[in-house]
Formats: sequence, structure tokens, C-alpha cells
Amino acid sequence: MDGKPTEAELEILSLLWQMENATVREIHEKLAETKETGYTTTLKIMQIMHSKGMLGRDEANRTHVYYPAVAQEATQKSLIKSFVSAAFAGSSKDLVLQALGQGKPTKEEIDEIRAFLDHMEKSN
Amino acid sequence: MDGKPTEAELEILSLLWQMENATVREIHEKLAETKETGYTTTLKIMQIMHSKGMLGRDEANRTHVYYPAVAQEATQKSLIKSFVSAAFAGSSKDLVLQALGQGKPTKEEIDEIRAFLDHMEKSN
DNA sequence: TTTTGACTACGATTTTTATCGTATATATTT
DNA sequence: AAATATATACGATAAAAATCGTAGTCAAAA
Repeated sequence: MDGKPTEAELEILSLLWQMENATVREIHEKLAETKETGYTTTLKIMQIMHSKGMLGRDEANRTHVYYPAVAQEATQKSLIKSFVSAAFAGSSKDLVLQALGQGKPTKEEIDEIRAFLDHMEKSN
Repeated sequence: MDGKPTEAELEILSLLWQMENATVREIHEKLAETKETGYTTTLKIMQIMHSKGMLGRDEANRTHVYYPAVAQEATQKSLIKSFVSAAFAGSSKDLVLQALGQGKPTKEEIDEIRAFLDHMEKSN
């Protein structure tokens, strides 16, 4: 169900979007690359996410396999919305400009963005 | 000093960026438009922000006047950075595309973004 | 001048989020 | 089969963030 993910939840969700599905251990290994946290902490958070309906899981085997139960795009959009409203006074253009300035996109990415802009304009 | 603003802090900071400076009451009135919270809560948060060095204040009069002590751009960039890394697997291009799709920028804004892209490409 | 109102300071509490320890069960290895 | 490793469940605790109540101060109004 809804209610936006916390910081820790988002990190896990984001990994699962990439990986399609994963065990607690797999997620925990990934997390361990950047932060220092106990295995049961990761487990607990994933259990909570499951109980919130944010993750699904396959319990067929002893080692459960988790997968996202919320759509990536929809979730990201809703996160952007509150982010823009909280930090950019509602102007998504401002967010975009800052993100570009900060993110150093490649030539290919820049072209992709251009294409998207063209496309947007047409569909008005 | 640094350490990213919490949700509540960010809301206030964002208002102060727009307003240049304001009293606790002014901020509180603004906040009251959207959320329901006590005056002393707002006061307390602003005091904390001040003690963290996130806000400055003029204490010349009994009613203190607060102002941002952290730069808008720098703060926004750092927020974007962690947002992109937490929610978009580090790809700011993805953030940009989603933000565009969600934010419905005007023709003028689109052109502004195009100009920025051109400019970026040149300075490589 | 007395009362009322608006302000800050500050401690206490509540709420939310994150972390961890331990019990228990099931595999896997020796 | 015994020992060891790896799972989940779950309660407890810790840490972080937000909220609020009250005391004390000063200013303005009555």
C-alpha cells in the first residue's frame, strides 16, 4: 500500500527494482558495500516492507525471495513530486537544471533528454 | 554546518530561501496553510536549525528574524545527489526524465532546459 | 498600573525509524 | 549423528525527528 518509503526502505526497493528479486542476504551484501549494518537489520526492514505491502515474497523455500510490489515509475514520480515541492518550491524545471548541473550526463544521455523534450512538445 | 536537513527543516529552509528572512510567526503562518502544527513546534525546529548553523538570526529585537545560512544551490545539489543515489540507482538522467514527465514544464521552461543542455555540451 | 498578549527558552514526551540480540528451525558439513 | 552454519521471527532498545507544555520576559493595551 502507499505511504512513501523511508530512506532505508528506498535503498532496498531501489536494489530490488534493478535485480528483479533477491534474498535478504543478497540485498544485505549489496548494502554492506556502502554502509555498515547488521544482517538482522536488513531482514527486519524487509519484513516490515513486506507487511506494508511494499514487497512481495516467495516463501516456497526456507530462504525467502523478495520482489517489489510497487511500481518503479509510479513510486519515483510520487517521490519526485514531494521532493520538488519540499526543496524546489514546486518547480520541477529548477530540479531538472540542478540535476543536470550536478550529474554530468554523457553525450548519449543528453541526446536522450533532448529527444524526450522534443517528444513532450509534440504531444501538447 | 553540514548534514542534510530533515523533512521539516527543509520545508522551513525552502520558505526562507524565497522570503529572504522571516520571523518564526511568519513561517508558522505559512506552514499552517498546509499542515497543522503548534507554534512552539515551529519555533523549536527553527532554534535547532539555528544551533546547527543552518539558519542565522538577528536578535536585535525581541522578535528574532531568521535567515538562511546555507546556500540554496549547494544544498539542493547535495540533496539531489543523495536522492538520485537512493531512488534512481545513481542515474541523474533517469531522475530528469521522470521529473520532466511528471512536472509538465511550459514551452519556455523546455527551451531553457534545451539551452542548458547545449551549454553543457560545449563546456566539455 | 494592571492585565493581556506575544515572544523565547527549554525540558519532556511522543512518534517514527533504524538497529540489534536472542530464540528457534532447518540445512549443511564433518 | 553431531557440530556448525544459515534462515526467519520477534521483541526490545536505541537513535532521530517532531511535537508540545510551561515558565519567564517583555511590550502593548486597557
